Amino acid sequence: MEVRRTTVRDMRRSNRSVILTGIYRDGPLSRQELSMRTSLSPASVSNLVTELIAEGVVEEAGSVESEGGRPRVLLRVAREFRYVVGAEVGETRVRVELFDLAMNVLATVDHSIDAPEPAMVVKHVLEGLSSVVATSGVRSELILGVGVAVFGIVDADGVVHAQTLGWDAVPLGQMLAEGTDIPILVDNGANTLGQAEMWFGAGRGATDAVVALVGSGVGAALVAGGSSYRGTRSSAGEWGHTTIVYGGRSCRCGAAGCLEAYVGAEDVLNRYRETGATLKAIDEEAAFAELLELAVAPGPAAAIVDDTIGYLAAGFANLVNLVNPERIVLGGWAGLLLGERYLPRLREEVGRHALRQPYAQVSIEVCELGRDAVALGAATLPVLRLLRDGGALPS
Amino acid sequence: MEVRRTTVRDMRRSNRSVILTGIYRDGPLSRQELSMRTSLSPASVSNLVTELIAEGVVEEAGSVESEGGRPRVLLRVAREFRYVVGAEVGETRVRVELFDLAMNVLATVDHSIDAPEPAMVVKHVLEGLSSVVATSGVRSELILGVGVAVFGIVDADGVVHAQTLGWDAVPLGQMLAEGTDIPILVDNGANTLGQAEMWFGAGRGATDAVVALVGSGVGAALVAGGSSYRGTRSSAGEWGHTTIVYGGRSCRCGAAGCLEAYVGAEDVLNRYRETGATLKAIDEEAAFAELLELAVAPGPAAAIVDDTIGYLAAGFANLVNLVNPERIVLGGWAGLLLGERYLPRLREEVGRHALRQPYAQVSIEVCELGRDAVALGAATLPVLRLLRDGGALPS
DNA sequence: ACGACTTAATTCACGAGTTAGAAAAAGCCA
DNA sequence: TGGCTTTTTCTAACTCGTGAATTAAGTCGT
Repeated sequence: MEVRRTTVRDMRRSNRSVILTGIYRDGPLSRQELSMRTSLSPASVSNLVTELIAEGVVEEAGSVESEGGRPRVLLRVAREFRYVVGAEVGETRVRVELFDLAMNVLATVDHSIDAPEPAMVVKHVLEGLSSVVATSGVRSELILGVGVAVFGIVDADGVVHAQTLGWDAVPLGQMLAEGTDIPILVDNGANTLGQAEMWFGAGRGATDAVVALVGSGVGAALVAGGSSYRGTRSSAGEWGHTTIVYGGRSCRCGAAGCLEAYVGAEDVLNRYRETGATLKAIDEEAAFAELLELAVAPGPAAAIVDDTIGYLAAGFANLVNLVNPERIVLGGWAGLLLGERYLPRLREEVGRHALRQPYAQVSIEVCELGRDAVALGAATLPVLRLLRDGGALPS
Repeated sequence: MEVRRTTVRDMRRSNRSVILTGIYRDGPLSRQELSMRTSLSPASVSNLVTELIAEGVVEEAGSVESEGGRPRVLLRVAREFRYVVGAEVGETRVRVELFDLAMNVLATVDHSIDAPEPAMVVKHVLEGLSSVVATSGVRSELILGVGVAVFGIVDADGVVHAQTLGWDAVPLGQMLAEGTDIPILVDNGANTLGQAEMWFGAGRGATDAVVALVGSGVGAALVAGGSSYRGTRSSAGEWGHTTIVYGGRSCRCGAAGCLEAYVGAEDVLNRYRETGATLKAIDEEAAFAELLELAVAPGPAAAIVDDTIGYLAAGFANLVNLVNPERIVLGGWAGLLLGERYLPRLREEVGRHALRQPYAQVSIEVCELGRDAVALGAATLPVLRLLRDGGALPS
C-alpha cells in the first residue's frame, strides 16, 4: 500500500477533475452551479474554467436568462475536442467504433472472424481503427485513446486470459500498442458494458452497484464507491463461476455447481433438452427465445424457466448479502429476455434468499443499453482517464 | 456521488496523514526514510514532523548511527499521546479494554450478561468505560474514542440490526453517546476482528483481502484497496448467508442452503448428530473439538469434517472468483480449529473450485490473533480516524 | 587532537494554489 | 438614463511544498 504525497499540483489537477467531471456528467452547467455543487469558490471556478476553455476542453453553450440579473453562461465539454475509439472483441466478430466526447457514434466497422486468433484480432482492431478514422474524417492525432473490450480476464497491463477464446496470457495491450501511437486500454467486456450502463444506462447515479450479465456465459461488473472494482489483479467479478449448487452440474470451467451451469443460456437449454424435449430453433439465441415463448403455458419449459429464475435470484441474493450494493442491473442478451418478462418475479425471489436489511436497500433493474454498449463502454475508458486527469492529455 | 474540491488544507492534512501513517505502521522511521517512501521533499517532512512533534503525536525515539555522517533520528508515534477503548458486545458478555496508541492493553473489564438487552448493554459498556479509566489511571480527556463491536449489521450511524441478539434497529451509537462525551464508533464485530488481523495479524501488508470468520455463525470482513469495504449501508460481508447448496439445508436466516448452514459450527454438529452419532461434550466448542478428534480416524466424523472442508473451500472459491483478493484469512474459533488441522487440504480444495487465474494470486492463511482481537480491532477504529485525519483531534 | 569528509536536518525565498471581498460586467425594469 | 439584481473577474492575503543553501552532528585518517 503505497501512500503518496499530495502537492499543490495534485490539488489543481483534482479540482480541474472535479469541475470537468461535473460539466461532463451533469450536462451544461453555469459557473455558479459548479461553484455550488463543488463548493469551490466562484473565483476558483472562474479561474479553472478559463483555463479549461483556453485549452479547448470546455466551451460555452449559450446562456440562460435569470430573474433580472446577468444571465448565466452555460458550459459544456467540447464534443469535438478529442475523439475516442471503442473496440469489442467477440468470439465471432471484431467491432470498432469511433465516438466524439459526447459519445455520439461517428463511425462503425464490423469484421467477422472465424477463429479468434490473437494476431488476427490485433490486425482487425488496427484495421478497424484506420477504417473508422478514415470514414469519419477525424485527424488521428485527435484520438484520445482506444478502449478494447475482451471477454476474459484482463490483467492490469493488458494481458488477456480468455478460456472461451482459447487465449492464455496473450499480451493484447502490448501487441496493439506496437501497431499504433494511440494509447491502448484493454479491459474485460463485462466491465466495459457495466461502465456504459453506469454512465448512460440503468446504473446512473449509483455508487455501489453490480451489473450482472447473463448470456451464453455469466459474468458481472462490480462498482464500489463510484468506480469499477477489479481486485488484486483485476479479475474480480467472476460471478458466473461461484458455486451455487455444491456438487451440482459440471461447468466448463472445470468446477461443479457454478451459477453459470444453471443460468447461462447454453446450460438452460441443455437442462431443457435433458428432459427429452426439443426446440425448433438451432441458433442459441433463437432457441432461448423459443423456450421463453413455450414457458408462457405450464409445462416442462415453464418449469425450466421457473428454476432458472430461482437460481438467478439466489445468485443475486449472494451479491446482495456479500456486497450490499444499492443497485443490481441485469443485462446480457439472455438476461434482458428474462428480465423483461420476469423482473417482478425475480425481485420477489431475491427477497426470499437475501437478508432483509440489505435486500431493503437494493433496487434491481434491467440494462437499458443493449449489447452494442460493449464498445461504447470500452470507449469510455479513455474518457474516464481524461476526466480523472482534469482534462490533461496523456503526453 | 459527491465530488468535492481540494484545498490547500486538504493537501496538508493528507500529507500529515501520509507521514503519520507511515510512522505508525512501519515502526520507528527517520525523516530521511519518510522522505524516501512518501516522496515528499526532506524540507516538507521536516516541516510536518516538527509540527507533529510540537502537538505531541510524534516523538523522537533515539538515533541510529550512520556510516560516517550525522545519525538519523528515529521517530515514532507517542504511545501515550492519547488512549483508545475497544468494547466487544457478545451474546454472553460485554468486554471493555483500554489501550495506548501502540495497542498495549492497559486495562480490561469483563461483564457477563444473561440477556443482551440494549439498555443493559449500554449500561455495561459505559460502566466498563469508567472502570477501565479508573483502574488505568488515564485521564478521560485523553481518550480518543470508544470503538464498539457488535455481531450484527451496523448502519453508518451506529444503528444495529442483530438477529442473534434479537435487536432490530437499535440506535446503539446514539444511546452510548448520550452517556459520555467521548466519541463512539460502532462497527460489526467481524469487521473489527478483520481490522485487527489486517493491522497486526495475518493480513499485514495486503490491500485486497477477506477475513473469513467461522464460529457458530459465519461472516467475513472485506478489505478493498487497503480499507474496509462496507457497501451502501455498511452491511457488506454477509458471506455466511450466501447460497452454496441451492434448495439445501434451511438456515436460521430463513433462506435455504446458506454457507452457514453447512460450515457454521452449530450446523456441522447438527449434521453429525443427524447421522445418529452422539458426542460426549455438551458445550458447543467442546463438542466441535471432540468431533475433530474423532475425525482423525475414518468414520462418520471424518466424513462430516471432510464435507465441511469441501463446503468451506467452495465458499472460499466464491470469494476468490468474485472478489479476487490477494489474501484470505480464516478465523473464528471453529475456523481456527479447522485451519490448524486442514489448511493444506483446504487450499487444495479451493483450487478445485476456483478459476486458475485468481486462485494463483491468492494466499490462504489462518488468523494469528485469536478471539480477543475483537475488542482490539474495535479500538483501532478511533486510531484509524486519527491517522486518516493526520493527527488532528476530533473537535 | 585536528581537519577532511559524509550524512541528516533545517532554513529561506519562491512559485503555485485557493479564498474572501471588492469591483466590474451584463442584463432587466421603470 | 439610472437603479437594481445577478454573474463573473480581479486583487490582495494567505497557505503549502520545493529546491538550494546552510547548519548540525557524526566518522575516520593522520
